[in-house]
Amino acid sequence: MSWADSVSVAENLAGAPPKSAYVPPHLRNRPSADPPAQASYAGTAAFGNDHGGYGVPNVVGSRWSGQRNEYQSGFAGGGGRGGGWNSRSGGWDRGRDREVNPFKDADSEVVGEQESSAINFDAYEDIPVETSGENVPPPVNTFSDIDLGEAVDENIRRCKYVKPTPVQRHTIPISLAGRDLMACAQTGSGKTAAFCFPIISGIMRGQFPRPPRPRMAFPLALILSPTRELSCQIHDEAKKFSYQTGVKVVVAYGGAPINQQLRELERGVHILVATPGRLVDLLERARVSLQMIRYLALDEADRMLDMGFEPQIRKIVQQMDMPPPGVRQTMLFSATFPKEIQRLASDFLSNYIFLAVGRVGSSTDLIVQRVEYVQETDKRSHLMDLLHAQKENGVHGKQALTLVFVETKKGADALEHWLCINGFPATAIHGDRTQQEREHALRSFKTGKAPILVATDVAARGLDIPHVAHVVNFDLPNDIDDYVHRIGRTGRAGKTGLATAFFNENNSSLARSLSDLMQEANQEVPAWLSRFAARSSYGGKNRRGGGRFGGRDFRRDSSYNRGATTDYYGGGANMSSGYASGGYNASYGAAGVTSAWD
DNA sequence: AAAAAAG
Repeated sequence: MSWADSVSVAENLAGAPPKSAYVPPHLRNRPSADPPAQASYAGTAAFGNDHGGYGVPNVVGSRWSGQRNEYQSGFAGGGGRGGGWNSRSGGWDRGRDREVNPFKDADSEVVGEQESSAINFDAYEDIPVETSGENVPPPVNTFSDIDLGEAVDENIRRCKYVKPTPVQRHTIPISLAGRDLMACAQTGSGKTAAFCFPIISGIMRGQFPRPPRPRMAFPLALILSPTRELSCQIHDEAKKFSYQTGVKVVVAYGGAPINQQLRELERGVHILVATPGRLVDLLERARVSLQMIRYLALDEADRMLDMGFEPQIRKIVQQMDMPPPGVRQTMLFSATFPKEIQRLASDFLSNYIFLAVGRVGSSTDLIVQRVEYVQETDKRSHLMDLLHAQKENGVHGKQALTLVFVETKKGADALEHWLCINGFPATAIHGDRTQQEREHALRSFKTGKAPILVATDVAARGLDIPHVAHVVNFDLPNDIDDYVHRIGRTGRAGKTGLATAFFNENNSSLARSLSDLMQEANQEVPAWLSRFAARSSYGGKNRRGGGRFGGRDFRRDSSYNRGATTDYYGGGANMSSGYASGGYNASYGAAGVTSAWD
């Protein structure tokens, strides 16, 4: 029995309240006399007075704020639905009302040791971090430096998180201070926890008015992500972080029956994790209202704001009933953040802090990148060679998990089929497959049943698949940022990984940015690639500045911040880890607490 | 031009 299991058994024996006495969720597992803070809902007044433009804000505030009932207990007890411990079928119908313990890892048959979630912290030690913005709260060094509350602390222990990762060290204090944030940080570096912990803790501590309408869900926090699988993954993690806190997390995404999601929503939700399409659907059906949103997080924010998604995101964030920036707290995350996207994103933010955490692998070479010149017609046999070699080098002749990216959905189907008939157990994932097929593919890959996964860009971002040893860019993407996201599927949690790219004339537009990127990451750049790069060097569009980071604060650009050209760090930038901190100049008066790395 | 996201 694992440690987590024994904990859960002990809790089930000792920790659960007696079934006869109802205990509101936010009071469970707390010392009995713990009067909720008198904080009340200061934001409510501001809603109506300062931002009269949206919705029916004061209805919420004035009608409910005087009542003893707060939001959370209203959910579980008074709502009349989904009720407390005894509301259903005589009270011993567990499963429903008893919270499933998310720590008895359902995926424990995954290839490899129990260590799968452990993070190699040594790999993070010398990662550079850069912040800019006014009055940046200083980072913390340990979880005990931050007061997230006992229940969340307990979940941190259950997750076996020993110390915060760089992105957590910086993000958590910023978020607890109520500040908006734009953060460049690779997923797999603990980003989800970085925004979930403060949200959960904030919801537990705050007092919120009761939801005004029974059949409509009024989440307090919204987390948006660009793919269904990523939303699921965030949901699973958030469930762990909120275990036994009374904070309810619900996920909503397309391709799955909506009815079950509707039922979940009706039973109450504090944190809603969703993909944009399904959320818009729910909003149009008036089954979800955003008027009580206090926290908004966009994961893979640069994708969420690119051409395909932007209208939907604007609709959700700006054209429904969500409180405006300054009233809600907004946090944007991505491994890459192009300037144009930053400009768009700043519409959603208020006096935000920009945070850039250096790429994992930039200094420690966690991901070995190789580029090989392969003609279109030779790609398949070349891939075959790689897979054969890999199998022979592997332990017990087992195929290491290999993720193969292709450009098109058709191409994914074709390559999967070809690999299978040639004796390689492969599966494929892309947006034309049913959600069932997608989830099945991901599962057989994770468990090693099909150790080769052929994927389109649906799998490029955010997915945390432990033990991916090799990412093959069978077809290179056109955008270097997509390349960065793809290779980020390996070398995760501080482990090493290999990324191989097949390059030919069709990719010449990427030559320059690819060779620059590899150079920055101390990778060996083949001479022929440098020649390609030199030939097509006029392309400014695909070039990126910033070196070790996925982006830098566009507010520090002279074109944005005129007059600041002589003061490069005029935005109040702080460099840590000993990089170039000489330029630091607090032009915002109190701007900036130097964020010392160690 | 392709991919994702609603049904």
